Amino acid sequence: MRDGSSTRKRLERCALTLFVKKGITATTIKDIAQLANIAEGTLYRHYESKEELARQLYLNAHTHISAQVKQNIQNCHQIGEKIAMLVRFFCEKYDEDPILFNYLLLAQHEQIKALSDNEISAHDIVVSIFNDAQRRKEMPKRDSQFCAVILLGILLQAAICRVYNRISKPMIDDVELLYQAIMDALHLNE
Amino acid sequence: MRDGSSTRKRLERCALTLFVKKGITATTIKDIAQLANIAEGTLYRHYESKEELARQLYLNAHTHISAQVKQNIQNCHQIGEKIAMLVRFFCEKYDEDPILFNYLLLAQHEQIKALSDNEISAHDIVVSIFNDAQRRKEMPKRDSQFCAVILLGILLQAAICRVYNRISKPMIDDVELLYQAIMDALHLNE
Amino acid sequence: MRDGSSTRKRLERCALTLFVKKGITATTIKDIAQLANIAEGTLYRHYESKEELARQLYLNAHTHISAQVKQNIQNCHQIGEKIAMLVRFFCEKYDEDPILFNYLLLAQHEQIKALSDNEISAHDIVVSIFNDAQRRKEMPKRDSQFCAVILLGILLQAAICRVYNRISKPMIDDVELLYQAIMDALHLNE
Amino acid sequence: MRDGSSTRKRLERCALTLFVKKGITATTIKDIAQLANIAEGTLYRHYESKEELARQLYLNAHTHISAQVKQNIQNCHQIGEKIAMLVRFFCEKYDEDPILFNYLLLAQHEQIKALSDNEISAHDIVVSIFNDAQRRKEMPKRDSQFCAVILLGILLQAAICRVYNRISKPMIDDVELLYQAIMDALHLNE
DNA sequence: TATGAATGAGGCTTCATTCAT
DNA sequence: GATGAATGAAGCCTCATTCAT
Repeated sequence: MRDGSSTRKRLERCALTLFVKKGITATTIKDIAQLANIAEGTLYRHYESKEELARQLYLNAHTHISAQVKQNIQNCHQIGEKIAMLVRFFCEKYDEDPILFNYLLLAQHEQIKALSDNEISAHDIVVSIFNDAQRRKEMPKRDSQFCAVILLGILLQAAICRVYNRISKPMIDDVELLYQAIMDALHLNE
Repeated sequence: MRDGSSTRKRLERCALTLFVKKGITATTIKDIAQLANIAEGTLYRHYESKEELARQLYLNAHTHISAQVKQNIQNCHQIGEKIAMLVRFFCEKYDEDPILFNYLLLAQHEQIKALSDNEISAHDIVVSIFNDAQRRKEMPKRDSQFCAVILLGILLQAAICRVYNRISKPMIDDVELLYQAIMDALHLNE
Repeated sequence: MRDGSSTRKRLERCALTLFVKKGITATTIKDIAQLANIAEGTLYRHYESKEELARQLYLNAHTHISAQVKQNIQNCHQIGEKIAMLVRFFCEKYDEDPILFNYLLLAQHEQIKALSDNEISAHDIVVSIFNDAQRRKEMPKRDSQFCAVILLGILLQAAICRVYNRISKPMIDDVELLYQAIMDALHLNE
Repeated sequence: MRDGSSTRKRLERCALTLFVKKGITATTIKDIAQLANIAEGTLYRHYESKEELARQLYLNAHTHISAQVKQNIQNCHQIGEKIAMLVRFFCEKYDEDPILFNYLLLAQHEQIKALSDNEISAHDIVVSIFNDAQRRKEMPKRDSQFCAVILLGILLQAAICRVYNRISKPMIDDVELLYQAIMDALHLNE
């Protein structure tokens, strides 16, 4: 039982690594099996297909992180706080497991048949936060889509530069700078 | 039919469209041939392989746009002007041919063996603009990588929202808002 | 008219050269067209197909040489003379046009649908010469197949060594040695 | 079915048969798979490519036979003995597995990228035997290339006549005749 | 005649998946 | 659960041949 579970963990980790490095389509079962040191057939003991494996990895991470964001947002009562939380949370999560985070970021570019159907994207979550804040008069009326573009654009680009090794220091080192830049761009400083 | 240039144009356009829609790896020769209404073998009269076609499409667009940016940057003498030009140029180019632009944005996520070797990325160009401006005292000292993250993050995210149909109005409609947001985030307003 | 004829000659010569160097199957129309500096379609003005071109090249040479052998054999009245003639003729023809000769030698290994049907092979010709000689009591009874093996084996191997550049001097330089070796092997020296 | 060795054997045998019958280039993967009663993809579990399969078949046989020749030559102390051994060995090996032997003979005419690099050809081996014998004064000075032409020409032609069904009796039936013919042609009879 | 772009059948190869062990 | 040989559909690509110019 411990064996099976460790095989599965290894399998998932190796698949994740390869998916991020080469893309899902370009990663073969053989690639995964070799890296994880298992037989090709073994993957099918744990997942119905490669596609299913990719989806599960996506959904697990997405669900987990979404839940945490929703949880944390409860404790924030103003738009400034919420943004501060989002920025910090994003940085911490990225540093905690950059590979997993990159997978979340990049998976959408491949046709994972999950998000599009029934998942709420990061963009939608952020849009609704800004809508909320405007309804509650915590900030002046602005195009929420546009606000989300600024918030996510800055955070995602900071992450993507790390994916491609243009920046090597941890995200958390820039947490203050990122927060300030976003707040300035949104005119949300006192 | 005498010269293959019209076939080639159609081929390139259809390939581009599919590459953007499904990704390079997931697009098959058959897909391209059917959409372009040519035989599968015809592709190979124009390009050595699918990979080569993808690379050429990338390099052509990249080279063309890079050159224009460098050209335009000559006529700008201050960092503010340069950013204004970049934002406007980005918006115009996007609206002019969103598919081609999306290809440039997304192609890097697939392993195109081009950029890595000898191409200068958008990120590098922007970084050098900020370095320049700081050397010339046009702006206070800041981390140029970070400045590039802000500039590109906002622009790219604005484009990506359009790729995924979250925003439908033209980029040019937001040109002023985008410029202001970037300038504010960078503290570059007098 | 002179143009067409020269195009055809060039086409045939280039095809021959490539057929010998790479084999018929492995030689493409493109290869031939490039070497002959003609368009791919031009080949079909002169020959119905690549196979037909290969066959014609074979038959022309074969018919021509067979006829000459038959002609020459008329003037020889004893087996020794005939063998001397064959050896000398073989050497001269080889040196005259090694490429064409190699083609005759090697073409049989590819499935040219010609020889098998209605052509008389070199082997058969030589066998009938020995049968003839035995009927006329010019030599003692021996297995004519075996005699042909000796005669052709030695001559062909001498040629093949030149095909593969193991021997570079002209065949004619060895004409006496070859003749003597064959006569000795056949016990035909007085 | 547990280990693929029986599949592999069948695959190799069928490939060999077809390569000899139709040539390597003209034999398709489909041909091989159908004859061996396997799926086309199965070939690639055992060999990287058709070319690689052809090469391995060649090298295996070549290496094996070369080694045996070198072994046997040790026990022969005079040129006459050596030739007798070579002739007998050649005949026995041919009769033992005509298809494999034919493959060795004919494979060189197709561009197998093996021999050229690092293999010693039959011709070279025979040449060195004659050089040796002359150095040891076992025979008078002669052109060793020429001696090899005689020895190999006769043996190969005897084999080739069997490839093309001109002669049907076993090689071994002619072993004495072949030996005598070669010795006579070389003037090596006491 | 000559051209060369276009064709499409068919070749080689990959790879997700199955299944006997 | 684990293995890895076998499968076969589907992908990429080649190339003899055609045809409009």
